Amino acid sequence: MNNNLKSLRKIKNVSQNDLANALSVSRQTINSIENGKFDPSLTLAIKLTKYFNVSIDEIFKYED
Amino acid sequence: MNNNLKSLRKIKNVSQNDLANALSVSRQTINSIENGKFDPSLTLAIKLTKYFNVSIDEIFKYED
DNA sequence: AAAATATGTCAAGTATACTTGACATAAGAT
DNA sequence: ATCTTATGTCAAGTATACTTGACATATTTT
Repeated sequence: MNNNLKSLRKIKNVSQNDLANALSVSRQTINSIENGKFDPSLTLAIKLTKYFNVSIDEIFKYED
Repeated sequence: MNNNLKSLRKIKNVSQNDLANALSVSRQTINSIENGKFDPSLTLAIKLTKYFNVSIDEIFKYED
C-alpha cells in the first residue's frame, strides 16, 4: 500500500501537526503513514478522505 | 462504524468460510467483522471492496 | 544570526486487528 | 434420524496501529 498523503497535505498547506490535530491522532502517526511506516486503520483512512474530500482510491494505492 | 457485509455476502451466496479463503483471512475474522466485534484493517477493507465490486462507502458507514 | 516552526526518528507502552484451535448450536442434505 | 456444513463464540497468542515523550535536524520567520 502506498499513498500520496504528503502531496495532498501540501496542497492544503497544512503541517503534519495541523492534520494530526484535525483528525485527533498524534503527529507521529501522520508522519509514519506519510513515510510508509504503516498503513492507517480504516477509521483513520476514512477521516482522511473526509478531510481532503477525496475517495480512498485517490489517497491509497493498494497492490497485491 | 457499521457495515452490511453479511447481506452483501448472502447476495453472492457464499459462506463466511468461502469469503475468508478468498481474502486470505480466518473465518473468525469475517465473523467478527460481520458481528461488529471490530473493524477491518484498511487492507482488508479494500480487499472486500474488490471482492464485492463496491466502494468503501457501500460497505461501511462511518459515524463520529 | 537567532528564534520559531516543521519534520524525521527512536524507544517503550497500550489498543486493536487478526491467528489458531476448540467447542456448541443451527440449518441443510441424505 | 444422522451426517455435513454454516455460524457464533471463547481463550490465548502474534502482528500492527497508535500513543507519549524525547531529541536531532531542517526549514522558515523575524
